[in-house]
Amino acid sequence: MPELPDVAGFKKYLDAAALHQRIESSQCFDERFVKEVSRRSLQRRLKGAELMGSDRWGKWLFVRTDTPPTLVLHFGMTGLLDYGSDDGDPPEHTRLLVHFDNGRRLAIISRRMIGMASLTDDPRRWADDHDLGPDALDVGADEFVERLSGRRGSLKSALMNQSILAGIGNVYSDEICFQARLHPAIGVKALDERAFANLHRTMRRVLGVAAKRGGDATKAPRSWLLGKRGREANCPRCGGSLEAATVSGRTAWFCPACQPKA
DNA sequence: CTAGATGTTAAGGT
DNA sequence: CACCTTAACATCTA
Repeated sequence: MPELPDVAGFKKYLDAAALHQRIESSQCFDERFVKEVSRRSLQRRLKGAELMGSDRWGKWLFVRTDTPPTLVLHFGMTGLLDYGSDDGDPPEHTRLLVHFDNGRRLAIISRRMIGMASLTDDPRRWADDHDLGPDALDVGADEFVERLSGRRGSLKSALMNQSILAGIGNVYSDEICFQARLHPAIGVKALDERAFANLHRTMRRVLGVAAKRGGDATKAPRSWLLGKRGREANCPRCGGSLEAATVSGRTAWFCPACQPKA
């Protein structure tokens, strides 16, 4: 479930752990995981490169090197990073293993095969080619309204649309709707200027707070919906029962009392 | 054993 | 054409 806040956590982890390490070699254990370039060319082009830092864009992580290809990572639904001593077997479901010249290694792990690694010389162009909208934590109020208004679909599906805004998935779209007190299935058309302003403010706050915690749901404030999705839980605001609805093919959790449809 | 979960994308629909 | 929705993908858990 890595969404923007989780990937922010991966960035922090990677920058703290592996910055300025030089790549001795890399191994790809599953050819399906590397996209757009061959495994061999990925390995060849990473060899000898030094990690110069990383940039997050939506749910994507761009790992810059000095040589200069940038490693592009997506964590799908089950991806994570593990940096550690390079002895013994890598963690289970490691798809890409990067060996550094200091005796440590970075494992890019993904249980299910949704997620990928790629290479680019131009991250900005890469994002453009892949139709990525502006990062949801970066986007200003005016651009936010500009990109959302006129859409025909539901609020939740617009928030999750990566070409409108990059970074929001199922869980955080529910959280943003909950805290903005908007029903996830209302049409974007129904929102007026005030509703957009409130929504933008709420989105920035939710993602900002969550990103600071690196997406750790166990550390989310108790007033949040996060982690309460499911049968047993009640609304943290009014105590009423939560409801689930299918909105554009995903399960939305919400409080029918706090998030009226009209 | 089957259903459901997650994010992206291709395919189908308006 | 622009936009929206659905189904498929892989694989593990309930």
